[in-house]
Amino acid sequence: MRPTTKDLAKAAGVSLATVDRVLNDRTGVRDDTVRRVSQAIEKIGFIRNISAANLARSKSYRFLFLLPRTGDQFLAELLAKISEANSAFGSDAMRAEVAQIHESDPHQIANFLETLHPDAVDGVAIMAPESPQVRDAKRRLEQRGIETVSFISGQIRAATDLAAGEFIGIDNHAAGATAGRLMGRFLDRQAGKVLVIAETMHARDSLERRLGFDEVIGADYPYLTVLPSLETHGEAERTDRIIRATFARNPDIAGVYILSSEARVPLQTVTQLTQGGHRVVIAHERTPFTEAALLSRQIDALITQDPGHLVRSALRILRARCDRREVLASQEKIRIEILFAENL
Amino acid sequence: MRPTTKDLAKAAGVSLATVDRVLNDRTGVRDDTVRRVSQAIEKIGFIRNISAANLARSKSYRFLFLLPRTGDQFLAELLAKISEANSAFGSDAMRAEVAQIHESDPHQIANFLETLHPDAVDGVAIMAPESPQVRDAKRRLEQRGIETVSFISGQIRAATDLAAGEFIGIDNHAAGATAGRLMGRFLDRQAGKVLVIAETMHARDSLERRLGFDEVIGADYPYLTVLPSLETHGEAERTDRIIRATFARNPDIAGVYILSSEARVPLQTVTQLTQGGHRVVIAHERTPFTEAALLSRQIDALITQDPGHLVRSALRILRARCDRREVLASQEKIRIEILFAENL
DNA sequence: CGGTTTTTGAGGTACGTACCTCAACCCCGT
DNA sequence: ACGGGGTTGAGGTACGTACCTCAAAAACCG
Repeated sequence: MRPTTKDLAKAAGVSLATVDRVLNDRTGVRDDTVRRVSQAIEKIGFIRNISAANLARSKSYRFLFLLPRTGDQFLAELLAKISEANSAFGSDAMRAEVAQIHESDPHQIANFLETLHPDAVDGVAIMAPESPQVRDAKRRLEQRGIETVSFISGQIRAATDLAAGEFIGIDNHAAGATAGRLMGRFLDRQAGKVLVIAETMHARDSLERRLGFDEVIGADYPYLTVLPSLETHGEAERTDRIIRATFARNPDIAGVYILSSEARVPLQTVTQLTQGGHRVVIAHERTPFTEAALLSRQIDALITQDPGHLVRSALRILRARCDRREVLASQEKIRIEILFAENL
Repeated sequence: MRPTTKDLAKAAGVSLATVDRVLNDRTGVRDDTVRRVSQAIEKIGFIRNISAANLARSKSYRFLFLLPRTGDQFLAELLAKISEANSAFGSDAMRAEVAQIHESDPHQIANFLETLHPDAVDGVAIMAPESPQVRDAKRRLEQRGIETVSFISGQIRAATDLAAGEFIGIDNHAAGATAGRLMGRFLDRQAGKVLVIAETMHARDSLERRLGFDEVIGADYPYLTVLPSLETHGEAERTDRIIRATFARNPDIAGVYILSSEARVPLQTVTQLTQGGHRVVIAHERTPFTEAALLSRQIDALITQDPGHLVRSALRILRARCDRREVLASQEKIRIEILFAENL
């Protein structure tokens, strides 16, 4: 049997009331007594029964995902996984909600974050480009006692942030490098140009992916030339036009790397331009569309992160923070997955 | 607020006692009343608070991993993850234990399983080659009220078993196919022989991997010849000898696929024989050794399954079975991961 | 119809923790 | 020695569910 507060009280030579005071950081306990209780905790290996605690305080956790408002299929996957997580964690006293805001406007995001109140929300997973406004808003949220994490596209300050669960998502530099490795190996000894297509190169994740990609190609595949990134800005007509123009200027494009999560429009154009030919296409994120493209060999490989894992990881990390608990780092590390038709 | 048993009683027009009788399948309730309560459950969306229930019955779950007794590094990883899971799920009223048995002896495994008593164990994850004895023992365990799952190397009866959480592990046919795809693409247009090294081809997982591998190579890379599988039987000296012999007979070996989880010994020999040359080597499972080999380019790609995920998935599935709950299928699907130096 | 059996209700205790109140205690300075 | 503050203990209630007992009510049988 695991020791209870009663056992702890006995072991520390104090009353249940004092144990409660120490465990819940209440005032009016002498330092000396606190120390005695802490030592007893170590000694008997007391672990607070969080289920019972939550039951007693009839606490349930409310978490919020702050997401952009695009029509992106990857985003749709995320939304689906959030509602899935809601039913799965249903018996776990926690609920996840979603708020969508135009990501282009950092002020609006910051303003929204200011409206959140600790009584209504315990934690927020924020998927938004880094900006001073958002960073400040995050800091103020934390001061108000609302936990926050950067979700997928936020800022990583340092590698340790990843370990500490500050940031939930893949290491985009490594993802780009992985794409580069695949491109290089799949284009084995075949010289040519590589086209890189992004939604925008203003986002940090795009930059990092491009950087990782270039590093690998530059170091190990010097006979490949990576063209400047094309930016689609999410506009279908423009995307089609600039890709066609680039192909016209560069007849020796051997590979295409689509590094934004919306592969749909660029891929359609690329496929049309590749009729019969043989080009290596690498894209990001698994969606119904990219999955089908992989199976029909329009895409050679997908670099993905599991949206279900992202969502659950965010919830587990926020939850652990609320409980002032450690998370299991290895479980929360989001893997850079490589998908072929064979391991879908 | 989520509805409680009290709300349920009111909604069904019965007493708390009757609600309790229905919820816990006790006898002495008219069918008609059971129906009324069930309808009320649907109507108000009652979900039993499992934490509170476990608290009340002071139940804690005890699960057992039945593992082979090899010195395998992959097994060591599993053991580490089991103890890790123990601390992570510590506040969750469940404990995982390990029993190791020589996997070669199905009788011993079956006998051991017979000794398990429902009072001491709630569920078992069995990692053992399929055999009639083990299968029968599993069935009897289930009759005694002990949940079971096949772990990593057990038998998959049908594809639906995977979905239902009957089997925890990767689809080995797909894993082999993935290895085949990588081998084919990495050896782009380069004709030659491919060496396949296994511990034994009597295990179902090895057979399936080989099958998947051959299918892809046969279909898409006809200029590659896959040699008959070498069986190491886990003996270092023998392994070294037969690999050297095979290399001597086949100077044009362009690729090596090590499909057993112990890549260490075969890889050492292969590396020695490849001095300076260029061969594509693909192996399975991430261990400190294979990881180092990947970084030092002795291995070109690793096909892996996350041991931490395997362990947690087994525990979650056993737990859900005990609670007669659904599992979240997408969370329990074990991914076939592809590792390069870039996405370690 | 009465008697028997089955079904139901009311109420209690328990699980481990949180949070509250009130009284008792100790220690300090004067 | 006294008052007053800080500190501690004792005991209660609550959370949602399980499990128990006993009595009351209902259904069934001949």
